[in-house]
Amino acid sequence: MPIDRRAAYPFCMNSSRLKQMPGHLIRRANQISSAIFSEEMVEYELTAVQLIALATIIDRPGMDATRLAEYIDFDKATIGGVIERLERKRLVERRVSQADKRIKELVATPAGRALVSVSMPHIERVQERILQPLSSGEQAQLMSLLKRIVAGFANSPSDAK
Amino acid sequence: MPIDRRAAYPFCMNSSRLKQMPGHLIRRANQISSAIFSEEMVEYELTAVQLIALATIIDRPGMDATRLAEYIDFDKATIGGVIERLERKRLVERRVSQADKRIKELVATPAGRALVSVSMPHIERVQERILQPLSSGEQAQLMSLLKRIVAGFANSPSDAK
DNA sequence: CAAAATTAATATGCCTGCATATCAAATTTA
DNA sequence: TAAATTTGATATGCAGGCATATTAATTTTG
Repeated sequence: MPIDRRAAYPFCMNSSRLKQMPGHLIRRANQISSAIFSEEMVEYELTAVQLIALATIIDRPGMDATRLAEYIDFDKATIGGVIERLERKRLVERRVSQADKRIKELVATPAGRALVSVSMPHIERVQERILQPLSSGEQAQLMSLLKRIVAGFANSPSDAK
Repeated sequence: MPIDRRAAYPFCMNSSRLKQMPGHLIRRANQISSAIFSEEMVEYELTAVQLIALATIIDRPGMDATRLAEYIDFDKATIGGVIERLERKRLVERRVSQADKRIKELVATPAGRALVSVSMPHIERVQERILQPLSSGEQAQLMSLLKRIVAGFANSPSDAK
């Protein structure tokens, strides 16, 4: 194996090295994962972000937007738009809480529940397709490593959300 | 270990399962990686995307926007804005090619080269920090698995770019 | 050579992501 | 209890991400 002289000189950078860095690879993996999601969900017109928000609202009816954002790791400022789009499609409703009038409780409509239910097989397929270049052992390994990275930064200042 | 009954019923979904899926974990990893990048680069006001574009332009002076986008896996429609912002900061220049007047050749300014040069140690640190929850062997493993995922979809229809 | 197809850049529209600010409602505390 | 602080929702502004369309320059092809 030829010696990579650049390794000895960390300040000598070039674009091929940048392309091999975790930041870029993670960005690419995300790009691929989103593309597969859209392909698989094209008939339902639901983004990955909208789906996980909707599924969580179904799971935990009455949750408010701030709790939802925390739970699925969304930015507080982003969640509003996501919910607004789900509401516009009549998949969720927002109801002002009588106990605390700052809070709007989120509930899914029957159409929202139906949509998540029929899209589930597709969601499973998205995940299979993302990992498909790897053997089943490697898939488990990747998942475990990613989980540890994500867990490692939970609640850290570097995890903006 | 208790049996996860949900595994036997793939259509029974809930939000905790979605949160464990590769799509979500990759999205989270990307979120963390971007946050660390901004932290590390806060004094330079350069995004990860701008940096890799700039570094590539330095590496391959005279490249045009379409080639650049392909090389660093950007969407063709996104690259324009990224270059525009680099140009506004006087880090790159666009010059109409005399050989083919459709093409604008990209070159970095001295300021652009200087900026990449001084930010390199930070870029190295970003990558270390992302992988920091893992042992050095696991870091290598993760990188290799991610590379294979990314390579597995290169030029595939599922890789929008 | 002229019409057709391709290509590079750019624009628009929608969605996500995040920092920052505002406002009203609730809670804390002085 | 009144003032200060916190909290939830929302708005604005900017960046990236992508589909789709347009325009001008170039290449292909009939």
